[in-house]
Amino acid sequence: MATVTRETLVQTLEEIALLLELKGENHFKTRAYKNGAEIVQNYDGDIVAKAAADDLKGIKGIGDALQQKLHELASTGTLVYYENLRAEFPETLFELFELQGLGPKKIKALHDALGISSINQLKEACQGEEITQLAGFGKKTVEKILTAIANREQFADRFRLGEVAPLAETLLERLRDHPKTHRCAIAGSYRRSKETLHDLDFLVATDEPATLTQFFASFPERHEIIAQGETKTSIRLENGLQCDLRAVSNAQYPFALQYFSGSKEHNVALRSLALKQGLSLNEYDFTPTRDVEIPEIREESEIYQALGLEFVPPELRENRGEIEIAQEGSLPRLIELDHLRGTFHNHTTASDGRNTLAEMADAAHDHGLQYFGISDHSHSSFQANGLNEERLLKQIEEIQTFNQGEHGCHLFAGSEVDILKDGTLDFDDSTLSQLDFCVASVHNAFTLPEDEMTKRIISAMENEHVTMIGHLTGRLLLKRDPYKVNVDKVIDCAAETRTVIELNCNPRRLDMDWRWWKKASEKGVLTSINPDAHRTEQLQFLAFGVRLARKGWLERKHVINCLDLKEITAWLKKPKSKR
DNA sequence: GCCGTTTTCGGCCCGACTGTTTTCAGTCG
Repeated sequence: MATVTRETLVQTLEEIALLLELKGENHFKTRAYKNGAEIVQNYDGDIVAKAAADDLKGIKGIGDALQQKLHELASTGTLVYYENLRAEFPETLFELFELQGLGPKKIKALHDALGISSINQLKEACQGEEITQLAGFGKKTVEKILTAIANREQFADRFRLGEVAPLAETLLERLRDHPKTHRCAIAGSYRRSKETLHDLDFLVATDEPATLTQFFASFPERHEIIAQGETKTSIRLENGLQCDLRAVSNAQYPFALQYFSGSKEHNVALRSLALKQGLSLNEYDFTPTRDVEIPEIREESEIYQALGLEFVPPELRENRGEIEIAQEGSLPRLIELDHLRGTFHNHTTASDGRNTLAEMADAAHDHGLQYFGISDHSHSSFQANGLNEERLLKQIEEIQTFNQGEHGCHLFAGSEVDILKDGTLDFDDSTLSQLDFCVASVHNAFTLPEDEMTKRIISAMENEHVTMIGHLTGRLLLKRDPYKVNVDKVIDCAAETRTVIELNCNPRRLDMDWRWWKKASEKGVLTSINPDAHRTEQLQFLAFGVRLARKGWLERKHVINCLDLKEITAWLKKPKSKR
């Protein structure tokens, strides 16, 4: 039996929804499957084990039918209902859903009338005449399909938060500077700090919406206009990123900001809460459904206030319990960038960094940091010019000498030591004991089976000298999947051994994933927000780390590099068991 | 297929934009 993961369950439900749409099923039924996929994706707990044990009762949105199907899938590895549905359509049909402008109805028409079931077949058909004979397929539609095919070949579908941010802020500034703009923001998943994005949702308050949508559509970075109307415009930038603009009145702005920040699931929950209080909430205003007073709203926070909630920071709006906790008034006071006092896990020219130790220290000082941890690679990472014992000991001396000077930023001597395939470390204990701290990371043998990889990491955590685990799952966003490791077990071990789990804030990593931090912090696990900087500019990654830490419900007290120099020095000197 | 302060049936979010079918269906968010 193939291993069933959360992803298996999610994808199966999503595919069932698509297949039902193709069959023209009742769309409330298809929505129930999509909704089920979302719930499984976001469930806070071992949903696969629960499904296997047929223990899914009481999860809202998962009724009898989905419970039974998830149980069958998790316990046997297959789902007969799904296999039967799947057999009705060719495999390649699914790729048609990736084309912008094609939905289930059009795909069904193409498939039923012309037997089209792949992008290649569709491309061919668009070059002939027969497709325009189909009802609903005019010349423009054919052109749009060809553009969508070309875009899919040319552009990525998702983008990393950290790589989009500079451009996003540039465009936002330009909107802000327009004389007809009252206020503006980027809403959507960017505001919620999702690690990857599909598009950017700009929002502007203005008395002249058409002026702003035209202004937006004429941005020089524009590659194409996808749609342009009075109040809504969509463009694609030269890098393939889709950007939408909504223009609303100043009075509507707080509602639109709330609405377009999402998530969809958070908004559904919020709207239903509003309805219970006699208020219908949409992207423009509150409408009373019975005789209740309409609250006056000038800012987004007042919408939450009016509904009897604490303000929910955008990062938390994923319908993972934030609404209930906001009702109790016990949301966490999330960490902020200026709480950071230092950081660990940084490289220099000694291994594969671009800047010297002194240059990195200067940059850290410029960022207002009191201390800075140097952790170059160990010798097994020969591809990264890893340090052997002799070079490491020399670097420790160099750092001690540096700290005797007047620099304004204290350096801690560390190492990013490789966790070898068998779980032993790349330096012996007597070498490690001379360091101020140690980051232990996996850099090879990524394909070990889950239990071996988990054991490997756990044995590193059991070492007294290992302060923290670096980039726990090794994922490279949109590029390389995480290696197979049982994160639940690692979290338990981290809590027990008092090993810190790093939040690596390189935008390509953002590892450990934000979805685990709430659970980890509840078990008492601490983190360190580390840029893994290989050059001075990369200290800016810290800002993304803080955004993702917020998304993981983390507070100042959960993050060791919020301690000041005196506190962290004392903390590092304590034996692990006392931390 | 799911749910219930209108509770076992009847409703489930809806507005903006596009293209095409001259009054609306499809897609998207």
